[in-house]
Amino acid sequence: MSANDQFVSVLHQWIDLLMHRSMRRFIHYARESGLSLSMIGTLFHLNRMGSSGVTDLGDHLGVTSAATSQMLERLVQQKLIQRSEDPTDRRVKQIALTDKGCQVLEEGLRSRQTWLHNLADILSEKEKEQITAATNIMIEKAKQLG
Amino acid sequence: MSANDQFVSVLHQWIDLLMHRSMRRFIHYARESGLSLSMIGTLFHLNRMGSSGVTDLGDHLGVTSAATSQMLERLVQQKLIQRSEDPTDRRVKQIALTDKGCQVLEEGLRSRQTWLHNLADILSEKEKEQITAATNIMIEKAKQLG
DNA sequence: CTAAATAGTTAAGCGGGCTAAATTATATAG
DNA sequence: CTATATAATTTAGCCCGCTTAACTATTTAG
Repeated sequence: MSANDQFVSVLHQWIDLLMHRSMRRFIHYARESGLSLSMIGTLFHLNRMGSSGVTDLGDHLGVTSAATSQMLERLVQQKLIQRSEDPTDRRVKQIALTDKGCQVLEEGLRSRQTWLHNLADILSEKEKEQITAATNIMIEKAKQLG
Repeated sequence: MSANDQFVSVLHQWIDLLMHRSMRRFIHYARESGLSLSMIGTLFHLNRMGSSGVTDLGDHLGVTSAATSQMLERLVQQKLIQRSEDPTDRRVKQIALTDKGCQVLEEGLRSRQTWLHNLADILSEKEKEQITAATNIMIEKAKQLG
């Protein structure tokens, strides 16, 4: 097994483990909140990219503007997002997360945080330093991949 | 910032990055395949846990057996799973992935693999070793957390 | 053997989420 | 100014996924 293959294999295992932990929680969370895949994708996108137009969001999801508009209307009703007119082009509506929308996303991350703290507690100081250093390298390089 | 907080923060960043990469792909993949959240959850569960009964799968998703039964019927029609009678209790149906079902899951993982190889290519041998060692520690300790 | 419990399916009904097509409002090209 | 293009919404219609309730088949308790 080449050094690359070994690297990929180990990372794969780690990501599987993370995904398995995240996926069930994620699916449950979505169901309880009454959020669809599209809604979740939209909230994540807004959190990451900032406010966006309706068509942009639809393209990102791969659905029509009509579908997007309807889905956004439901998110507005749930007070998770807000619409406002783009002053530079009054045809476009700027969609942004409300405070409540941000909170909902943060809650989704909280149990991960708990888990990470539990993990930190059973690692030695030396191990934590080693992992932090290695992870920083990956973050740096991953950003280069765009 | 304590050593723990720094560790958690860096890992958080890394997981965010992974999740962002995975989530969009995942949502697109699901939409293209016509798979719902429940179907995906079921396929993952079967892949990880092996064949299961209808009620088990429903409990896992948090929906009724009726809903599960209908959803499974659609997965059977797509030839992603198969039903068979449990010989020890003929009331229960054993649900298992078909070969096609396994393939579908593997395809979902393939683009991640590609990305990891790209990442490997821009890391030095020393860095790869460092990351592999650190990740192995996390995998080991994470398993202890159950 | 009978009664109750359990596993799964089926049917009816409700609402979600998608599309295509029509509509409204605004911006841009000639 | 007029014609065309673009951004978003509304409407009608379809299918999906969920629930409850009724039903079938099988197992278990007494």
